Amino acid sequence: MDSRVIAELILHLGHVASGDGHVCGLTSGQWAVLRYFARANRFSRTPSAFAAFHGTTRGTASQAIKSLVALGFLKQTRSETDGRSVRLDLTDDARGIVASDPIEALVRAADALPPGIRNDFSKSLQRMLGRVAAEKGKPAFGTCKGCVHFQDGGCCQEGSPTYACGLLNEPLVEQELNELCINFTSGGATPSPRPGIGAA
Amino acid sequence: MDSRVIAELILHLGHVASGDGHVCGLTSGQWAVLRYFARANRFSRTPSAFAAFHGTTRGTASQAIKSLVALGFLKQTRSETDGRSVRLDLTDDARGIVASDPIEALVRAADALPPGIRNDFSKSLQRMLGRVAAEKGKPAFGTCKGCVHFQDGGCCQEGSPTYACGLLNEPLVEQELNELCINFTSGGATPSPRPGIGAA
DNA sequence: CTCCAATCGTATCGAAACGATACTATTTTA
DNA sequence: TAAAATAGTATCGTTTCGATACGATTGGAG
Repeated sequence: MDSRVIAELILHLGHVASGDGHVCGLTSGQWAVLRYFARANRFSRTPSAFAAFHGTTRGTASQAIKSLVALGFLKQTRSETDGRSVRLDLTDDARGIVASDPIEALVRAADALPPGIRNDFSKSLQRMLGRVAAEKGKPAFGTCKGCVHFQDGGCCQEGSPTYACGLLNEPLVEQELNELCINFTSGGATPSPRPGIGAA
Repeated sequence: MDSRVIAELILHLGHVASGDGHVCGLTSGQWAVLRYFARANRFSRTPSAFAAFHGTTRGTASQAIKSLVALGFLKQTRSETDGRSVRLDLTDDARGIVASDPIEALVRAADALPPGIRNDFSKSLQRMLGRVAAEKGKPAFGTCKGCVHFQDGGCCQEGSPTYACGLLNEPLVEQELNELCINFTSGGATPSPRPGIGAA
């Protein structure tokens, strides 16, 4: 009974927060694209990955991206390893308008929560997303934290920690550990390198 | 920084949960209408109230409602006190399909949260909604609980408690205290008549 | 090496949703 | 009593989005 109220709150909150977009002349869908490419890592900044993330078709994703490229908010570069693939990056113009994202009202609201509460709140949201995504058969799209492919090379030998993705055999810099990845697969142990401590 | 992740989680969670609708042949927008009329009290089950709640125009609301009336999920009756107004009620058919609402995945996810967590979680969501709604200039749409117009007539004199809305001068039955109202105005004291026992 | 299936991105088309506008009917106010 | 305000609706045009089809590239099977 109360769970239904929670579910409706989440839906309604998302709806009023995103509004009809139209800030800076961008639609709500275009803001979603921009937000995704701002948070996704370099392996996931492709039209297909966004389509999978957002639960839409590649065609729809492609034309939304095209409009943002035309507006000068995304820059498209062909992949060097795969001739079919392209990678999208935010332009400086795009980084300049993210402060106008209609989502900012939601960000402020989240920021107004008591710090102690906020942590639990975030964890609950993530748990719900994992559950819903699994039920709907969508990829989870997490960060390296908790991903089975994440490899922490130890932090002490050479002075600076070395991270890598075991799936793609690619080294990772620290900043990338917090970016969204389409290849995220849950079930890894905690990302901290302490041996012998398994996940619950 | 973390607040932004929370905001994006809420938006994304709402998006994947509602999906593109199309369960039972209803679109995501039609489900939103049905959900609203299932939760709104008798003063608020009008096209205009839904438009205000959902942040859309009366025209858009009207045609979404019309489609649901045609499908037999809403019944329209003219108001007896105001010849311009109509009231919408869910039909038995509608109550039969609410279990197919795409939001149910979200409900189950909320239900899977630890009970202690869930309460705080719900409160945080409500607090955020109040803040965002105020910032965007939208009505808050709460229940009698915490509404300045709510009048608790005391519960002991005649054996059964008597409630009323001070704005409309209308008596209320207990079930209505949990329904959404367009006239909700925050700022009232806690509704519980029990002296000495405050809500946590 | 060659062919074929799979995948990536995109163009195009049609349906549907939605906002803007205008209109009627009713109520309220001056 | 007349004018303004409000509730609901019809209509039109824009926009968005999914479905489909297509060319280009990759990878694997033979």
